[in-house]
Amino acid sequence: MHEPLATSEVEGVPTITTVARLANVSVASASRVLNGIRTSPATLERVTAAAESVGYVPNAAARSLRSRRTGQIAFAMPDVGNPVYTTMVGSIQEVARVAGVRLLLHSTGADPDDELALIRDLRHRYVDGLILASLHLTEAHAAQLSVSAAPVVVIGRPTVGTSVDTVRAYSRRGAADAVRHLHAVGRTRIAFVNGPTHTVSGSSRRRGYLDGLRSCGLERDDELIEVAADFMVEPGRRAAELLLARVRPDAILCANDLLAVGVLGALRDAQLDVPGDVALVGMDNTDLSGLTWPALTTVDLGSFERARIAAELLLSRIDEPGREVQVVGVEPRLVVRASSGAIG
Amino acid sequence: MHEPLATSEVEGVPTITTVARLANVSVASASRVLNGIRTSPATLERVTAAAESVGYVPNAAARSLRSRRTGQIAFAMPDVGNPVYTTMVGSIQEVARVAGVRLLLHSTGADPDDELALIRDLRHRYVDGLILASLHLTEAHAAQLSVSAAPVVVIGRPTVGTSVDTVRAYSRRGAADAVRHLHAVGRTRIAFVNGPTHTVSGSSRRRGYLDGLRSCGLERDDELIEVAADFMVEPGRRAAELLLARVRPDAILCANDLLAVGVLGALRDAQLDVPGDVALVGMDNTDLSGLTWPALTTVDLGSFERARIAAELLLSRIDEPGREVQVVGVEPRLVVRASSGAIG
DNA sequence: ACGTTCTCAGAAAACCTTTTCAGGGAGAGG
DNA sequence: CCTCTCCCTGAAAAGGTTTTCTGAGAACGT
Repeated sequence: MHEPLATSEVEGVPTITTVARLANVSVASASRVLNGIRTSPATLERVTAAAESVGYVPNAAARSLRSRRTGQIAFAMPDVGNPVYTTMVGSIQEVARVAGVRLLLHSTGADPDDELALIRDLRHRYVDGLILASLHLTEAHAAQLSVSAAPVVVIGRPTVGTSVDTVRAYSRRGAADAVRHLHAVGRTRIAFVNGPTHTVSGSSRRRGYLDGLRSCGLERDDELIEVAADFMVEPGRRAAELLLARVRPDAILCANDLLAVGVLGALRDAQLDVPGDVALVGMDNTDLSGLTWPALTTVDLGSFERARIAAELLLSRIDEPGREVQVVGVEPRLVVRASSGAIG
Repeated sequence: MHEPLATSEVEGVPTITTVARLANVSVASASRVLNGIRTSPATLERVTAAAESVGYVPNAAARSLRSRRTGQIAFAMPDVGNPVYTTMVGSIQEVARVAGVRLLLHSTGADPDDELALIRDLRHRYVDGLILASLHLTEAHAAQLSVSAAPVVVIGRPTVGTSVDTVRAYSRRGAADAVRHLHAVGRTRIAFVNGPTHTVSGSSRRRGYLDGLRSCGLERDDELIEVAADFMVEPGRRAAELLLARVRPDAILCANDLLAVGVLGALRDAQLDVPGDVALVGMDNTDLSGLTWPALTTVDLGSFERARIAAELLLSRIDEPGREVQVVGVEPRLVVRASSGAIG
């Protein structure tokens, strides 16, 4: 009653076996043709035609099981909402795209345990490599990284001791440059709104700020420093309110564009003109900085560039696991817009 | 000279076989324990211990090859840089995270061919499903979707005919609401800065604008409509310049927050006060809208919510491929801030 | 005590490719 | 004519897991 169907009819998703049978060759030959390995014109023709006719598509899982390559990389960042990381995602995406590699996203919430778990999870081999943008690399990270199952490229401060490809910004230098710029346009009471100081960015930008003061011959005044609860807009606004309740600076450097946007709001509320009364400088040169009014002078720390380099480093290491470890830095660049009072 | 090492020494990455041997059970039993399938306490104990001791981690490729599940979903969007999609990424990420599913990202550049290729690529089975945020679904999409190899959930206008889970916004209604709001606060010459009209958003927001005029008893005046080259800041600025060279509206509705930011810049350049001279309303309630000055009144089209629902729909369909197709809509919500002159 | 049901474990197949290995045939060189 | 090379092909193994199927033993009911 229920005759078994001929195989050609029952065929569901075509596999390489289907193609091989149809082309009257072995699966080995089929595989070779499909992977562009030299074969005789005759079989090439036959296999191509067969594959075309059944609409064959290789199965990703089987392929990576055998070839030990997934064709995927991952990017782990603290916060999807932060425009800096969004920029990086775009940049990495672009590199991945031209390399024919897919991109996975992880958002760690800047939780070190989460980051560690991520590195450990590489042992599942679900990606060929990982780009890790971390705010704070611990000893545990270093330990875990040194035994990681797949290549990792870190975006952040290079860790001493461990040998892992790293791409860094010179945010300390960038912050110092910003202070010098403010001094050059005539400001002398230069305040600093920082983010949490236990982060890499927080501590190095703080040092840069102090460097800058020193190199301008300005006295350090801790009253002029305020630390926000986070590198975000609202904390920036609150920090500025506290700062203004205490002192009257003629310039404010912010550790980050988001903080700067918050500070800008607070200044407006306090009826202070930017840049007339207070000059303002942010950091990161995110998309936001061109959109505020007045447009924000900011230090471009090369997020886009850094991410691009990180992606390229990762791909190159995947190709050549043995190549020597690289640490590359991207130079900061001051982008002068209206908010620092140097224009118009 | 070169004795073969005992297997326990040569062992590289431990596989399930390693664990099974160590626990003195079959790989089948090991697999069962590892997947939480009921077994005797004795073997459970032994396998768990063995796995622990060698630090066993299952191989993702092998697992998905056999189980036909990748534990991955993908999100395809027109543009990583657009804050609307960034919001969606965050939202989907969150759902994926709690479901223990990994998230892949595709950026299509709003290119229909790219989107089609993406749907076709599902046949590689590298993900269990796809969320597609598309600006413009064509016939070809419908055709491709109906034969797609994995579940797809569309964020956008529901397509007639095809049966695919869809989550939509009521942007037409949202735009109309915005017009009524502007009329309610006393504006009568209400202009409209739109994005490209061949997109779903463009055409429906335009209709909503016209609906709004009609329901307020305002006459339609095509001089008051300007179409920007893209849903972005600069095109918005240019559109506003053209508009202002021609007419003098007392309110402007923008099809999008990015456009609104651009328009805001143009208004400032033209020395027009917002909201005093011109009231301004955007759409999407992106993070930007709270940051401008004055803060932007905008229509929240529920991007976060829509993406969340899309992700949940996708996961539920993956679990239960047979369940009936759902089309769900999210209600728009007017978020009144300073720019429309209804506050203060 | 015997048959029935139930629980659990192991062997083996299946998932779909890539890659190694060996062999066959053809061409070249002696 | 023989041997050596070279090119191409096919068979089969390997990659690591899940799942089905079968069987053994225990528990249970009559």
